[in-house]
Amino acid sequence: MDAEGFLVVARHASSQPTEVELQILRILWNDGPSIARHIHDSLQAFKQTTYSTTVKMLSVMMEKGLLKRDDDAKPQVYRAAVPQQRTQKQMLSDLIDKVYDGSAAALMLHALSSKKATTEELREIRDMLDQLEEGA
Amino acid sequence: MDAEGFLVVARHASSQPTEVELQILRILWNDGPSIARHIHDSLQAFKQTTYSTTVKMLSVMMEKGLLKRDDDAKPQVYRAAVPQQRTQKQMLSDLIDKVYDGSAAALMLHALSSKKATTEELREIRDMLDQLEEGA
DNA sequence: TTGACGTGACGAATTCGTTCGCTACTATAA
DNA sequence: TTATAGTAGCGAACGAATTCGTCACGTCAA
Repeated sequence: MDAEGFLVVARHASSQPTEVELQILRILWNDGPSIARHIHDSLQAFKQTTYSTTVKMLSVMMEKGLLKRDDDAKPQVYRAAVPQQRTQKQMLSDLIDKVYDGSAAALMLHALSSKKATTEELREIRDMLDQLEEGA
Repeated sequence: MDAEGFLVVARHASSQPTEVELQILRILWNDGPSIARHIHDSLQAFKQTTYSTTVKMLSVMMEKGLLKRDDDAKPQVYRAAVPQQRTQKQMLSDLIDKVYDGSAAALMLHALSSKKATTEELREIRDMLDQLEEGA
């Protein structure tokens, strides 16, 4: 599993979505299936590129299998072909291997020490911990 | 801080270390300051490239400020110019923003549900949680 | 039908990361 | 000194991601 993980990264083939591809996926995950115009407009919050560029990226993502398209709809409708959770876990797993030498615990300690977790969220995490230790 | 963060990403300038750069940094973090030959040999575990390629990447990383070099030593000695923890946290923070919409808690839940954490590590995390909640 | 506009397909150009060939410098052995 | 091997510098080339200009195809209104 580790070996294969490295191969994927090394070959740079059909691997993780790139920066902008991820932005587009996030738009589709949040807003649901959308037409090119909507995707482009939403993207403007992060990148100032032309509509043409956005459409090109959509077609590239189609080739990569990251998106599906409904051609029957008048303005074609794009939707994510990959589920959000699976993509997130995949990218997280990559980071753990590449940056934290495979230690999820080391990553979590850093994540905990970041300013971003609220008290509310800390409780969620504690609940999750409890469930895990019960199971084990 | 957020605004600047986006700029860095958008400009693609002096941002995160790339795939191979990270491998090289890991070698230096683990083994300490090293000569080009050692770095190259260690790199062979992951990539089969020529010595020339390795040296080129070292020079690129020098330009980016990722490495320092001791020119007095006979075979020059390279060392990481960026601390491991800071780099890890930076890349983690990026992932949280890009993939988890800024929610460290969401990332934690995924990391927890991954098979990688041992009972031992779970205790560490719980301790960390305790300390955090005391502080707050 | 004709014109204007929204949509999207295609290919060229650019940038960045990566790779390597070739050259130069240094030190050591013969 | 001369040959040999290890080390580093430089520039070109290649591929992937990104960008945009341009063309083609619809639809809708006059």
